[in-house]
Amino acid sequence: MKISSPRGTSDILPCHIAEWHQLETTARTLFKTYGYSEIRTPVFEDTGLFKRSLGESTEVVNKQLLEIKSQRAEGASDDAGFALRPEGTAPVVRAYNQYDLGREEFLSKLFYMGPMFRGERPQKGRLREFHQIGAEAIGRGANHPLLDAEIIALCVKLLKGFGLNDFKLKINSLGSAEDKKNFANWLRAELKGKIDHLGDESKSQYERNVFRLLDSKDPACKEVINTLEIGSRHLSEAGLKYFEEVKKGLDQLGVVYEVSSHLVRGLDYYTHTVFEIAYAGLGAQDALGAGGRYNGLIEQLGGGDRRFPEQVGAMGFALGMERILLALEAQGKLVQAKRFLDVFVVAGKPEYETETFGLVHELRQGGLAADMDFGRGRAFKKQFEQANKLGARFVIILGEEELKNATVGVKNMTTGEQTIVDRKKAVEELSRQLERL
RNA sequence: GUGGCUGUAGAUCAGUGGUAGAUCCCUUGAUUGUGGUUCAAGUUGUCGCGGGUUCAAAUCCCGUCAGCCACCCCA
Repeated sequence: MKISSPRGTSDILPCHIAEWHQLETTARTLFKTYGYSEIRTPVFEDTGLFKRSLGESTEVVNKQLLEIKSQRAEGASDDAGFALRPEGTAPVVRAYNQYDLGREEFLSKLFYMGPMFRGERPQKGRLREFHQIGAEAIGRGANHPLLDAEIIALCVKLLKGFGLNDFKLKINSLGSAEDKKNFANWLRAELKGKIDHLGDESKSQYERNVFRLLDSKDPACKEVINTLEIGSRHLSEAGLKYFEEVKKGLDQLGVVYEVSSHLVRGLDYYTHTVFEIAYAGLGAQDALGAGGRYNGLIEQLGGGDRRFPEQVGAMGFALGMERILLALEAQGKLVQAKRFLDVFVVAGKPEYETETFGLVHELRQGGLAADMDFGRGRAFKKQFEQANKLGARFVIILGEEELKNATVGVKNMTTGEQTIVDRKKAVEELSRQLERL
């Protein structure tokens, strides 16, 4: 019985790895120019971390957390034991607090990339193990609307850096924690009695998380929502002013956005600015990335600093790598990476294998990507076929004539040109020829 | 978690009750030591898994698992 990879997981095979490297190196380079440093946190954390940060009632915590049950002692509380991380923000904040990073830095700019896990039913753009690139700016210095603008701009710039076009940025502000509470109450009051005919799902959303109704896909629900005049009525004066500053910052950076009062986020910790970037060609899972401000989370997780009365602020985002690759594919931007080899050494006869082996070693010592055919004693012709398949730019021929004269044949596989080179100068000569290409 | 569609060779798929197929890939060959193109030949299978109906099942029925798409959720 063949064993295959678990549901909702996938292998990244060698033929696709170049695409991943491209995303990773582009991201690393860009993060550097914005002053972000990489942080790596464990793939699993105490279950309680996610329950406390994301919100007990959220779907992610309720149904999608992949817990490591064997590690939980019998009779222990639900918060005991471990869970695979479903997102990156909570672990980063945990680390920020644990090492008291705010003590050294007024503003900590951190980025991460790696696997996340959610026990969802797999679908296009939705896996149980998926990969995110994310950034978080945390600290007393993070309480500034221009930082919101900068982070959103960085997120957009990353996507453009990957080669993506035609994505859409939506922004909104949820206001302070208090604004959020007031807004929820107002929404419940407004919608009371109006959604009863919509079915159980809407009713349960009404109870669980009223905000969800705002971006519902159900046409009947949309109709009800559209009768509401939301605008910015849910924001306090300070919240409104903050949002205005964010928008001004975005304008200054030339970032194109759309304000949508229906944009909400599924995780409890978001306050003030939230944003989402979507690409229409992806089907139902169209969000390439999303993020927002989460000022309350640091203190909620036991952080903050009594010596400094100002609140520690935080803002961040995450991008879904698989979704970015899907979008790039949809836009025809994924080019199959060709196999690559500097030189393939062909042995004239099986007996020359030892000699060939030695030459390959010398070539590699000289910094060249070199290879040969092992142990099969295959015909000349077959070895050339193999060289071709491996994408060899040159072939070195080690045959009877060459061995006798202490030379090697060097063939340029693009032009077909072939020269005789002194055996001792083979590495040197080949390096020179490769440099010329 | 709910619904719909689909599981046949390494890959993409045809085959609707009667001997398991195509194309690509792969292997070999087209006069002794030269690749890419072409031509010829060859190998590939618990027909996802388990049960049932039938003289006979890849094909019909039930269950199960997996994939895809949508809902939900979200990156």
